Amino acid sequence: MTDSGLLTISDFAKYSRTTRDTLLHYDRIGLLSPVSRGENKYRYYSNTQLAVVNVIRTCQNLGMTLEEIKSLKDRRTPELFREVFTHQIEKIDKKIEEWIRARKLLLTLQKTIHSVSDVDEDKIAIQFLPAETIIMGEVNDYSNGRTFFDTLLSFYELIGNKYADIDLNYLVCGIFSAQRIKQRDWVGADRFYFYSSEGQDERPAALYAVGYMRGGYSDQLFGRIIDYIEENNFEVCGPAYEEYPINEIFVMESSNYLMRILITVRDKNH
Amino acid sequence: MTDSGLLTISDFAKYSRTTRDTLLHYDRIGLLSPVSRGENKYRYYSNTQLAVVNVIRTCQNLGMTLEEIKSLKDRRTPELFREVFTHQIEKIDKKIEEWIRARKLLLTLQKTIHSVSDVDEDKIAIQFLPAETIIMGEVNDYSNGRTFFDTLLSFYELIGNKYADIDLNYLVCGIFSAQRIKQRDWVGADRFYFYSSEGQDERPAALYAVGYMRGGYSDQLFGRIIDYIEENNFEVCGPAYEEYPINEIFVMESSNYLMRILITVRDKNH
DNA sequence: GACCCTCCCCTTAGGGGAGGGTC
DNA sequence: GACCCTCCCCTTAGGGGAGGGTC
Repeated sequence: MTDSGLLTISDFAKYSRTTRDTLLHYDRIGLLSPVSRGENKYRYYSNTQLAVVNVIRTCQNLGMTLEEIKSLKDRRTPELFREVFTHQIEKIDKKIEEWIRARKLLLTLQKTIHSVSDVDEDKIAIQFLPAETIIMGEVNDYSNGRTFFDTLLSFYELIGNKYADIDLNYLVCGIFSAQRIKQRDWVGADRFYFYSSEGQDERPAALYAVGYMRGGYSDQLFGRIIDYIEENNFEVCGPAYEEYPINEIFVMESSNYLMRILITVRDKNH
Repeated sequence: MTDSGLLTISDFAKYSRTTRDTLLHYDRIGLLSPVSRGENKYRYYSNTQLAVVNVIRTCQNLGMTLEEIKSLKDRRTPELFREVFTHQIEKIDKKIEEWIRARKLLLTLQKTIHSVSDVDEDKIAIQFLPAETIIMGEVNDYSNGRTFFDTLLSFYELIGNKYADIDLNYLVCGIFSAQRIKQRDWVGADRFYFYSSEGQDERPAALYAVGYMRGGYSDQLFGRIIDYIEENNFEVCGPAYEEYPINEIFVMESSNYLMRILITVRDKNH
């Protein structure tokens, strides 16, 4: 430190916990310039300028660009700061909500991966499963030659419009009615859905016949589960759910894809 | 959409809620390339690739760079994703904490600005004030010719080391002992402190003689408050606090700076 | 020897044309 | 006419030298 209480650029960087490069940049763009320059062109900063670095950093943390910060600095009054702070608090609240949502998504995905990490692919089982929150699309329209792809795109559009702030629709599943299952007609789901804690629908708590299959999609699994249901004196009594817990998102080879089908059942003797 | 269920770049952008430019960029860096190219060099994307865009966006929201995402994509397994998710959840928790802290800071600053928005600069008053949480520095060392600036820098260093994650120390205030106030010695604070809800110390709930002064620092205010205390049959019974609620952070002209002094007092007749 | 200066080039994730071909 | 292609230039907030002077 010089006798006058001024700091050289590196000392100033140290005390303000930033870098020399950053200070050079701030000087270049006129955001924070040293209070004086020596005859040797050295930059000298005052200790009161330390606070300014903190203000800049705080504003940056709040998502402002250096240009915006500069503009704020050049017009600053206590009232303006109060306004800006009010604004920023609202922005922070939104950010926090976004992070909380992202966190929920990750937990959902983790749970999904975990739940299928040790499945027995050959065994079909009857299980009571708790309810899960889902987001469900409209009933699919296959009229006028509309294909599976058309209905899928409609679903994406619906989700995009209705849940503009959900970027998470990437485990699309399909629902089939009990009637179609009984008729062994499972080409093209009645509706699409995906798991999300943001949803307003649910896959209800119920008894399900659950089966898995590794390696891409195949009708076989539906048939095998139906056979199992009949052999064990159960009967289909509600929708079936076709899911792809391990898909191209999580693995590279399609031979590792994992399909899962749930069919709502009840005991025939009841 | 083409007959084969493939999408042109603009359609694909629409359904994946991104832009053509972004997709061109992803193709350029090899992050997400179309499943096929026409003889006319047109890009054709499959509908299953829609999910990939969502994964990319989610990873980006989690703070990953496109390079990191690409690397993750090229090595992806369910186990790797579980690890990454666990990591990301921790990161999100930290982010949320940071935002909550920034929010608290803004509220503190807003409160400060508000509390002095209509002060009567000429009037001194005796007021009971509630406790406020502060972060306090060590006792200042003025020995061996150490100046005010030296002690201030020491304070900044202490805060930097002790509260590495607090970037908010920009309303530095000073404390003076009751004894020094009585001796009318108020050059160089005993200790520095600043308001922060993160602090472990406090400016206690107590009766204070409170005075304000507009326009930079001056000893006058201390003297005027002491006189007021004596005239009104109170006496100094604890530390004094010197603060600059409106400083160079909030206003451009030093004539608008606002100083505030609190002196702990009690009724002489008690 | 450690610190300071002024150029000058580089990075991420795209956005915005220009100029020319395709549905 | 609307859409597609390939260059090519631009942005934010600094980081990293090179080459030369100063404490």
